[in-house]
Amino acid sequence: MEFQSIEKKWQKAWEDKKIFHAKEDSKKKKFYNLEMFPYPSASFLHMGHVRNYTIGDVIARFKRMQGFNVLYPMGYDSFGLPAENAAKKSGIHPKKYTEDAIKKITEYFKAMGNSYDWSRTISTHEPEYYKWNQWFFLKFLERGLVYRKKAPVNWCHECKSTLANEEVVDGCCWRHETTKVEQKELEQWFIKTTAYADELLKDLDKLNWSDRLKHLQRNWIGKSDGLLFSSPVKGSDIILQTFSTHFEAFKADTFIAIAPDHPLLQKLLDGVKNKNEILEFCKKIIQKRKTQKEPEIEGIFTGRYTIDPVGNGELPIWVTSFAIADYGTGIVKCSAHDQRDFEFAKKHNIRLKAVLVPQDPALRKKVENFEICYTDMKNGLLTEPKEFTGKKAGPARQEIIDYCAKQNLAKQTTNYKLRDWLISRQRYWGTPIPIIYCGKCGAVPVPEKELPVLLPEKVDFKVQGNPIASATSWAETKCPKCKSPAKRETDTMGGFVDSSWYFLRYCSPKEKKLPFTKKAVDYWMPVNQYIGGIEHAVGHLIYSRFWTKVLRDMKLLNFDEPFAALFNQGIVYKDGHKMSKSFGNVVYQTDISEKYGIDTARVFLMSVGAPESDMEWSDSGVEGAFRLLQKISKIAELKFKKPDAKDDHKRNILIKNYTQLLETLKFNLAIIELARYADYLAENPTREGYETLLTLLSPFAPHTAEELWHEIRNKSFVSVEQWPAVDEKAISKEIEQQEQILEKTIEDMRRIIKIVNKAPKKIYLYAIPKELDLYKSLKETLQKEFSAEIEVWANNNIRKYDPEHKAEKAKPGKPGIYIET
RNA sequence: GCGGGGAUAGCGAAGCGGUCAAACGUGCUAGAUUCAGAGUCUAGUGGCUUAGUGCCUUCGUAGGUUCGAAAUCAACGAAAGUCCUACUCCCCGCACCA
Repeated sequence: MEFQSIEKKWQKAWEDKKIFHAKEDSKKKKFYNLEMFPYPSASFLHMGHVRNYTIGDVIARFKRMQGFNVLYPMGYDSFGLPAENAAKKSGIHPKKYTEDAIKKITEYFKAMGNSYDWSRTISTHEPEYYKWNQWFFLKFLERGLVYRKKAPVNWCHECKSTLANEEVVDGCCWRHETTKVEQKELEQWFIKTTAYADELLKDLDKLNWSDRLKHLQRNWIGKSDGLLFSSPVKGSDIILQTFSTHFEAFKADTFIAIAPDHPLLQKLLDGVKNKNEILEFCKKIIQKRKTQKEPEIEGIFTGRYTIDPVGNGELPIWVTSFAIADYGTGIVKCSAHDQRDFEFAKKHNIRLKAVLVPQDPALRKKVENFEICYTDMKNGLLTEPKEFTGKKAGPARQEIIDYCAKQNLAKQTTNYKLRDWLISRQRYWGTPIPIIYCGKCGAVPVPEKELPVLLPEKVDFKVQGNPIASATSWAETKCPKCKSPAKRETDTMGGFVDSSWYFLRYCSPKEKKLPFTKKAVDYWMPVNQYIGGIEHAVGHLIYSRFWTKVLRDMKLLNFDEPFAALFNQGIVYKDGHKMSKSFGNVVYQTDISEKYGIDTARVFLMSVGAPESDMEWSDSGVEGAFRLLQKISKIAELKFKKPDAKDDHKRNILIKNYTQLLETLKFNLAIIELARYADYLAENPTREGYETLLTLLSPFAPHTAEELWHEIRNKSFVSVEQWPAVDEKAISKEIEQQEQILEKTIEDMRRIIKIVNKAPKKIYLYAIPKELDLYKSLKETLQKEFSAEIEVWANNNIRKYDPEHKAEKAKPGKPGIYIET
């Protein structure tokens, strides 16, 4: 088979003629279609990738043919650890390693035949790109959105670098799934994502994203309203802040729980005689958290008390395993009206107090005797404070907030789980952070006109720690302010900075003076269709949204959200596992393209199920897709006839249904429609029909369609052919009905023949008079179908031949049938 | 615990109020073409039944609720993978979250 030459031929022709190059054109409606750009790995693409990028390409091609001005670029997220690790291992410089990988992967991408505009390609490791990361960093710094802070941060000892919260999965590094992330106290750069927490949450409503994904983000942002209580510690100047969302029964609080890894703990324990024992205990709990999925609830008394601000007296402070340093303030006021607190108190004989009771007196007794824990903050009745005695807790919530505020007992606050974004990485292969440390002036930003701060190329990868630090001549510089000797920041930015705005760069990839041209961005953005895996739900997709909002406030953009619609493709499985090297179940692009051609892979991947659902790879399924393309190819060899009404009907109904299915991304169903029509065309070949078929096929099987398009002597590119319009007038109800009747009749005849179990010599049909002409018109088709002579009679014709009185069975839409053998 | 998605014939997968014994693909069976195979084509693929348009049983399990038809009104009746409720199982997020 010659698919390989066909594929190459058309890929080259498309590129030579630049038919997929996008140009701003204010007269045309734009459509920005984008797949999440990949890290350029030198390994082959497997079917999971092919599926993902095919979905994008089908959309791009379809929209383009529909007359949209389509921007469909591809580029590389080319900073990252693999290149650096390769350098350590084999001595290849990350730059060379990356650029070689880009060359290779670009070849694989091109071999898929996707209609990317390659003239807009970007790679984030190029100074022309990362210069703007630095520029944004400085701008954000000016706006107070970047700051440096000493804080406990996530540390992966495999990466030998810090990680953002979003890069920690199940307590492990996202790149090293079995490596537990440790906490280290380090001075690091942060971006203030929390400044936009509320807006990030609110604007989710605007987006055409899946509920699941929105939910993930909502969860991650984790907004909750509550009260912040400040409790002074007895005999100390420490004030403990506690945060409660279920504060209705605040008069019941009888003890305080603090997280074992809470920063205040050390100070709190000063002067406590069993301090070391307590700290030992804390270590143990922290250790357990790392190793156990659901560690048991444990705690130890600190020997200290708070003086409760709301008049609950002195509350003992306990270190407990269930308090989390990261959530709220890391300290909780505990009471009898929380299941966990209740159980903990009982276990450790801590005093309890009930101020929330059910209506039922018997039940109330049990609650007051602490036999059961009552937590109904909606319907429970309050007994304290006295202003609220007898009131239902739920409706009183707001009043309690007001009450506490008025009495200065607590402050209403909103808490977010979202943390500021830690961007410092102690790695070489990333964007240098444009900061200079001066003994006198402190951390001084590199002046804008000195950007980019180029990544030094001559570094020693064999050293311990960050290789960049070995570039001493680079690191040693002068303070931009006072000109005294100073040192450059040797940390680089995490890769998510690169991917937070790359979609803007595609709009004007060659722009030199700014990260992007405003005019181009105004025209192309926002991305109409973004395609990628759900695993980026809380990382990249939050950062990009944040970045967009900041740029909007900098007046660089005039929209709030970068990705109007987001599509999460399903996963490709084989033998019950996600396709991946570690399972050894990978089917590569080349495995299929060499045997069947890439179009077969594309058609199969699009036909097996809805694009958003997971799918199982099947070798026999591929054969089916291959057969379909073969079948379609063979039609080109047939002699075309002039189309009749039925041909027009069939063709137009196909266009109508098919277009509808593509609009709704039901690619699997669209391919079925196409296959059905191909069967029809094989029997009733018309040029119009075939051209339509090829046009509609071209998004899925672009090379095959292009080749056949030229085989029937067309000169243009079907890839940019106009999408056919539906001629509603050609769609006929009668033809549709006739079709159905024909099918039904054939089915009946077959059944009888099967029962008779002999080849028919002659078949007689007895139609009701009204339908006589209809059946006469079907005669020829039926004769062909059964290769037997057929006679059609009116059922009331007295001269008819009807030895078995089958005419009596005739009904509207159902002829009587007599089969002679 | 919270949330999202599922469960349909051997497998994959449509259908999401009546036209459903359930599209399409794959697998399997039979027939045709062929020395044979591959390929291609045709038919069959829940059960029973009749020279057909019939009946029965099925869409995770168990219950429940109805409306409409090519115009209107009234009455009666019948119909659920499809709607509702509960449950079971599977996948995926988040989670001692105060």
